Amino acid sequence: MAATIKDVARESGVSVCTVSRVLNNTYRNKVSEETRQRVLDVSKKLGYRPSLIARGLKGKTTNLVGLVVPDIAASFVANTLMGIQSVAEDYGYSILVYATLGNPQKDIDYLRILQEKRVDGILWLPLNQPIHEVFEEVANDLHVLQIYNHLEGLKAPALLVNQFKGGYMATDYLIKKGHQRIAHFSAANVTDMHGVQRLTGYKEALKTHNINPDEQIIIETGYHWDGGYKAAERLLKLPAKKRPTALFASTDMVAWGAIKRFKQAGLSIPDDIAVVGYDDIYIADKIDPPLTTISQPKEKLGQVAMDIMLQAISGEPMTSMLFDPELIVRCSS
Amino acid sequence: MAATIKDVARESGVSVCTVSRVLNNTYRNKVSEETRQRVLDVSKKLGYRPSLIARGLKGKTTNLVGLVVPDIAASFVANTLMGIQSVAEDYGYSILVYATLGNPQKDIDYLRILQEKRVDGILWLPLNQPIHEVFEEVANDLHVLQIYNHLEGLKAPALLVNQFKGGYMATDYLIKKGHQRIAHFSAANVTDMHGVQRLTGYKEALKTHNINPDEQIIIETGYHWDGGYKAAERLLKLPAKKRPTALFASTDMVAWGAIKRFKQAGLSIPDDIAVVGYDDIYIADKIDPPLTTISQPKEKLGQVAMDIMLQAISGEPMTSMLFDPELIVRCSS
DNA sequence: CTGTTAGCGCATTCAT
DNA sequence: ATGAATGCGCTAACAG
Repeated sequence: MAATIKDVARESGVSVCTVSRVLNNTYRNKVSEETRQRVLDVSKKLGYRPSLIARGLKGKTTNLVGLVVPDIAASFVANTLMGIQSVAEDYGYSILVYATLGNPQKDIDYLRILQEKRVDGILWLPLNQPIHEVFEEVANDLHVLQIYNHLEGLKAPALLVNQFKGGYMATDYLIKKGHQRIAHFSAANVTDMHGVQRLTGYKEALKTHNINPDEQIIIETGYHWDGGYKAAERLLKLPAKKRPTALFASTDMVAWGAIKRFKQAGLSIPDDIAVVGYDDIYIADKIDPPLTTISQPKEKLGQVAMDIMLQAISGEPMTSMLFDPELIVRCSS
Repeated sequence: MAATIKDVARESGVSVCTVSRVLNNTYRNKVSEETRQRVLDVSKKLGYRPSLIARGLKGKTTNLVGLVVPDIAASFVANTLMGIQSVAEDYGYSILVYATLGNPQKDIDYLRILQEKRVDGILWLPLNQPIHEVFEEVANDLHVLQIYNHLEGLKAPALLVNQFKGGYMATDYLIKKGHQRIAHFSAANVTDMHGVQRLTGYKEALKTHNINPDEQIIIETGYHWDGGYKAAERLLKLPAKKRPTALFASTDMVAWGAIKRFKQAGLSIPDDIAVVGYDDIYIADKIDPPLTTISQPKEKLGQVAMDIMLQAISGEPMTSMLFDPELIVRCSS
């Protein structure tokens, strides 16, 4: 189908080798200008494109990096991917994307496939699931960098955002604003450790300021809007003196759901109850009131991840890294 | 680094060929059970993984499909990618993802690279930009399927969603609700034809019902929240009798911005002014009031796109297709 | 300045 | 039932 280097060689009456030299500019000026031009012309005429896969077979690297994540449509993942892409591009690298939908079997499958594809490295957003053996095998073969999460007991580098600190910052900020009763809507399920880390940060901040956490206003809500809405309802049923004056939600969506419910109950935000979210989703500033939240360096993390991967590929060791989240103060607090 | 088929062969004292047979189950039962087991064991012990790139070089297909889009973080793109991924996976295909950020030069670069990677096909979301020559060359070499948009004059199949119809449906719905003065916030820029098609649908619906479009309430706003907010302000300055009773916005975000401004002016939605958006972004039902909007089959389109691509790869011709959008009625209208 | 040769990892005739 | 030989497209020593 596609023209090969042989076709070009035959058509221009030179050897395959000369064609390769011309096209790759190896041994510059070691090919006569005349031959050079002829090869170039024929190559263009035939629409010749070198096969990167043949090159990959020959050489040591495929210029491919795999990305394995639970869900591409999760906005922070998409943003991270954009970051990865932007630096990958500069170095002639391409990204192979896989979504596991939280199914650990797929993590295994994809890691395997990527290995077979001979990618130069894998960026992996693991959930807290038992696939250590496979991982070890794969990581033994190529560079694997964990992002956002890391599996306990895996001696593999990870690029993380300090979720504990995020939880701490949000809570500490509210306390310093004068709040003493601060509720927390958590998403502390077992497969994603972020929620429990944020929760831990929350408790630590309370402790630092000598406030006893009250389990009555720490509610498991999951990640979604509805969870926040319903949990807010529970808060509203509390006797007045038990009611919190502030809320730290584990997710912007949860915060939003809660805000909605609070407003329906006639409460005003932030006067009656202050709210801080987490994630800085792209519509956080459009919520009414604009949401104070914790922001993670999404694109940045993607860029750095790819940078580190590139370095690893060129032989340097990979380093783990811990990013700090950032408090974005808006009007909801 | 990684073990090759040779290593396995040597280690298990058989020929490369036999290993290949065992691992691929070719000529079933033509290999003695004993040899078979030995090969399998050694293979596992060495952690052998066949190189798909060698296989790709040998064979005719690489099991790779490229995806070129302006922006992965755009939510409808991410959803489409999920659809693509889900079927690709079932057929052992992998997706190479590229974002052009609207830069036509990158469309060219990526198309080229993908060609060199010898992908089996490309799913391409083109903007309305002049890269026809390159496209023709690439498409001559492998399957290219346009999605969401199609370039004028390109004899290449496309999977589209009927934007005209979406605009028509939204407007027609509002008219049937009794509205006579319906504003439109458009995003009719030249690189993305969706906006103009929606606008055209809007005008056509008006015409069908014998309503003259009033350019005064057709405002170019772009895609973003701010555009809607500001345009709403212009509407509010209109003398009362000139003011529209309904708005069809080219984007949910624009609709949301407008709603915000209307509410600030003390108007109630939908009583004072009904609003219909476009896209059905995932938070459309969380807006206050929940937004009536036009929904596109995002994941579905991705799935079908990949299906068609797979068919094309297996030799059948590709067919264009036009999906219908759907009106989702919520409370804002 | 240019061509010959070999080899990357694998699947596939064709022999044995 | 198994092995030797070949070729996929390309690059890189090595010759000439």
